[in-house]
Amino acid sequence: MKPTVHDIAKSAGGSLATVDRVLNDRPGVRAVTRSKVEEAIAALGYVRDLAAANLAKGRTYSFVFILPENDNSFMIGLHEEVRGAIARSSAERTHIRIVDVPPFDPDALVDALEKVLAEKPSGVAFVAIDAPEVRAAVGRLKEAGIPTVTLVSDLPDASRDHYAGIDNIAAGRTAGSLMGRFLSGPFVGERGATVAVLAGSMLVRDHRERLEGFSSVIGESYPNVLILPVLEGRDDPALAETVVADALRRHADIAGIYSLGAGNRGLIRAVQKAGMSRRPLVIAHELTASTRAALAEGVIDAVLNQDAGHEVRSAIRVLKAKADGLPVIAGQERIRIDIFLKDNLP
Amino acid sequence: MKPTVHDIAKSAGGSLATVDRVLNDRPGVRAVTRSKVEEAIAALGYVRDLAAANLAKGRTYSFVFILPENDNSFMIGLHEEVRGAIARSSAERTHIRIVDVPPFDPDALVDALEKVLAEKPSGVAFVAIDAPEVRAAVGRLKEAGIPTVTLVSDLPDASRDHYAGIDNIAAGRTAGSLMGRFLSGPFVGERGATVAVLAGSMLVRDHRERLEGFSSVIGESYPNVLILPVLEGRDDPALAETVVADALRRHADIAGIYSLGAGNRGLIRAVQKAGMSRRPLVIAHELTASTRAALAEGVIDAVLNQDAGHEVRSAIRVLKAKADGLPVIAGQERIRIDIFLKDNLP
DNA sequence: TAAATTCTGATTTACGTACCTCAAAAATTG
DNA sequence: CAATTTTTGAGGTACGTAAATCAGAATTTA
Repeated sequence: MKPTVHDIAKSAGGSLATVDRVLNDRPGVRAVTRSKVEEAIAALGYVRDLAAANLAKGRTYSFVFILPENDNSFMIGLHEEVRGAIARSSAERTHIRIVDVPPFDPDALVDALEKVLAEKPSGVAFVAIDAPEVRAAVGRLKEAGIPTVTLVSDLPDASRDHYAGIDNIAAGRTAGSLMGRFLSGPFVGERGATVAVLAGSMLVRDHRERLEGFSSVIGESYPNVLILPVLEGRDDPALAETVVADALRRHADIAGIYSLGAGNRGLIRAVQKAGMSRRPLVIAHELTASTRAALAEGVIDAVLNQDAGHEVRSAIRVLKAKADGLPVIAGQERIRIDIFLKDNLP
Repeated sequence: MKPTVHDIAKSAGGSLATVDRVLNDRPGVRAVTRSKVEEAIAALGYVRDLAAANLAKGRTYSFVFILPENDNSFMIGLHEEVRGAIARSSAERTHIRIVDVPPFDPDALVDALEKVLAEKPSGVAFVAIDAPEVRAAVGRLKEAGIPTVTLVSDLPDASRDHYAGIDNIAAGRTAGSLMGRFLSGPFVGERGATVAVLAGSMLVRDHRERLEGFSSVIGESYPNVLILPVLEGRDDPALAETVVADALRRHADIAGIYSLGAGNRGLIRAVQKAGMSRRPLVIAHELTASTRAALAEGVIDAVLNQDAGHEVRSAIRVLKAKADGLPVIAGQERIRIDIFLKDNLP
């Protein structure tokens, strides 16, 4: 049988109250007694029953998710996953709230973080924007003892406790590697191939990192592939369509497109409308209804995906662990880069 | 505040005892009273506090993992992951036990299942062997009301409650697709390319399914890629080295190798020793120390992987849910096929 | 209508921990 | 040594649910 507080009390020859004082770090225990109790704890292999402890404490977790109100499928999906978690959370004495903020707006994010800080929740998850003022706001949350988790886009070297998202440099490198290998042969000849990159905004770190990874692999391993200046579509389908269509018009020789942000609906439309003799090789991020259809049709060749559901559940697990001061299982919280080809669509 | 049993009792104008009878499906409640209580439950949005309920019940979960005592890296890793889960389980009123069985031995597996059945655990996870007697044993577990989960290798159409493993047909298709695309250009010319497949044994279901997926994609989309007769390495590094070396000697034109089983150490050695002018494209399964090193060196081009840790944790989550009669979050329990290139190694 | 049966309510104990109070014991101080 | 402070023990209540008992009420049956 699992040992209980009563068992350690008996084993240590002390009383329940003393054991409780030791366990919960309350004052009024001599060092000798304390160590005697601690020995008994170690000897019996006692582990506090968290469920019972939380019940006794009447503990409830209150988490806030700050999400950009973006109009792309990925962010909509992310919202949905958080809502799903909210629906399930009632059974787990956990209350989760969503706070919407305008996308790509550091000041709005800081505002939201400040307001959330005032409520003193048990934890905060947010899609980071890489800006000094955001960093400062996160620092204030840390000072207040509120665990923070960045979601999808990170804020490294800041005081955030965890990042629930993919390694974007690795994602970019993977895209570069696939692009280089897929292009080799059919496109890259003596004079090389030209590749366009469509991003949302160079303000967010995930997009910068993907570009960095992509460029470095191309530079290292595929020197005769030329990367055109980055197109910014602000993760907006309409704008993405415009800039891609424009690029395709100006560069008839584009052999590949790497879409490292969102707004792929527009990219797909632009590629379809261009009606090129030889369709460019397209690698995009995030498996959505439109990218999935495009993959099946052959308009997109590969999709790199991050599972929003996993990210949300991981963020909640980590926030809960941090709130309880428990360690996280690193392997469980690593968010993987899914690679989808038309043959392994789930 | 979250409503409790007391609140529904008050709201329904009944007593706590009656509410308890309704909630736990105990007899002695008239239909009228029952529905009154159920209305109150719905109206207040009551959800039973599982932690408190389990505490009151003194419920402990006892799970058994039946694992083959195989000495390949993947199975060793699987063992380790279960041991890790055991180490963590003390905090979660869960007791997990490992039962080792000889590999590829249906009778031994059936024996183990029978012995486990006698103990009446709360759930059983096992690496299935596709045989009628195993199917029958699983049926007896189901009759006894013990939830079962197949791990890594499935037993389809049986009475198992869940499969915690990858879709092996999709894995084979993915390998085929990567092989086809990577080969296009540098290798596949007018006269096509030749590809070898190394399996453990065609008697194992996973291997059969992977081959099936691989062959069908090649057949559908890459008609000028020729697949040589399957080489059987029995998941043994030494034998794998022999058969691969032999194949490379006899077919100088081998442009690609798909290793869909274990024993990759031998495959790697054979490829390295062959010293071909143009190294074949190699796609293998399971990220281990040796495949990781080969990937980094460029001896292997892609590795398809299943995360043993995820499989184990998923199996435990599902067993727990089944034991409590709760639904599982499908998205969370889908085991993904990881694709690793040298650029996205974790 | 009386008797038997089925419901229902009130109350209690338990699960393992947290947290509180009060008194007694031990250690420290003057 | 007495007075003071610190430490310890004993006991209780609470968290939300499960499970049990028992008496009384309502219903059904004879």
